[in-house]
Amino acid sequence: MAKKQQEKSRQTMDELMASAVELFGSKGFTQTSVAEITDHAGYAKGSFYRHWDSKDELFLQIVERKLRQYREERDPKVAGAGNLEEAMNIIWDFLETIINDRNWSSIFLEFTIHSAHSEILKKLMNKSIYRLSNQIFADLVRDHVQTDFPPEKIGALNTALFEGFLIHRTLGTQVLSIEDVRRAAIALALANGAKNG
Amino acid sequence: MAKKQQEKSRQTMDELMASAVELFGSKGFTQTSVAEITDHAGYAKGSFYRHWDSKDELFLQIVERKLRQYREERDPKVAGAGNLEEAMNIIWDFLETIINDRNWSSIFLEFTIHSAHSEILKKLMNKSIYRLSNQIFADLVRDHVQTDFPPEKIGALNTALFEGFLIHRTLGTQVLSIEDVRRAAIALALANGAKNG
DNA sequence: ACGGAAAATGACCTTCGGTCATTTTCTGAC
DNA sequence: GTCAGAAAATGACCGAAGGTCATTTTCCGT
Repeated sequence: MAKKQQEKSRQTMDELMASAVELFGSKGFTQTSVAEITDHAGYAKGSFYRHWDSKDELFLQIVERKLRQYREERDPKVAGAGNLEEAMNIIWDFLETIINDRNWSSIFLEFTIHSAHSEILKKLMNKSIYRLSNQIFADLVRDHVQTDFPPEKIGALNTALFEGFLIHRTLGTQVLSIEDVRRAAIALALANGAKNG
Repeated sequence: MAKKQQEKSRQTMDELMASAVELFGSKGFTQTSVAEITDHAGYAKGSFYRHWDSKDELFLQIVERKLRQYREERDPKVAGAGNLEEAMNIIWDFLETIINDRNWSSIFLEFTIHSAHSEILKKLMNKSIYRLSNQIFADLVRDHVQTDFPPEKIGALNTALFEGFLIHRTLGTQVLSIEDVRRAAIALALANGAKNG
């Protein structure tokens, strides 16, 4: 069998990925070089490019994996929500866990803006596996929307407010707390999506 | 007099700045190299660094100038607002003009995230001359807030929603129109800052 | 034990922001 | 007009970055 070689390759990828997760998590995407990732894992720089075509590609893979983990925890909880307000609160519990996961929220943000430089990356980043996407949120709140306001827009406004808050947070602006934003986001969702809103 | 040399230096700066404004406006901050800026203006690369210490510094100067221009148009109009809703509408007229000014809003956004990598830049970017700042908006709406909700937070939530929208726009997400966001931002401000909100 | 394939290596390429010794241009005194 | 010193402009150079690739090392089936 050639299984053992595949195994080896797979393990190398895992090691490089773990190294990258650690370095990205502490220094961010741009500030972490490919050479650092490989050095830290005990490989030569060239080895990186046997497994990924670019630093971007590795990052996308990490994002995909992280978001999948997040969602596996989140979705069952949201499914139990009885109304829009409950659904929104559960979504924001989830957003808070992301914010508390080292500084990954800032790194997501950094990469999101970085991806604006490439049409290919932009398209990829609009896919829900790579984003805290409005589409995802739309699906989560859809059942609880009582007006004809599009659930997609409720999701998108929520994401916008959240990501705008990330910018404030990244810059170290102290004016808003996450509770402020949560309250605002929920108020906004209810105003648009609840009866008597 | 040594006036003529100062004049020359000033003109060189103007030419380099005009070149930079054009290139940043069409390609963004990161994608525009210093060499391109100088080449396009007919100078050598080294000349750039006689006038600015870094590409960042030039960009800050451009931002400062642009924001000053915007504000000169905006502030007199907002001063005439009779209530919170009118003030918010005038603010959003202004935000729309920024959005319609080539792709500068995206470039502001890009540089904002870029500045997260430097403590010095972060501090600078929290100054209102470099930001579509919450402080500024707070001052603009302060007189019209009828509740004890802090005007700073009204301003910050507005900025967050706006900048979150910029991210959507930069990625090419089509879900939200600027009218959607304007309506949401005004609804949010009124909910927090108007009586019976 | 051997040969082919897969994995790993690191020197090398280009690009970029930034530096600096050198050259060119300007100005004011004589 | 000339000349010296100052200011402006130059471009070769540096180090770090992402990415490439010919070469070497390791692995595996025969």
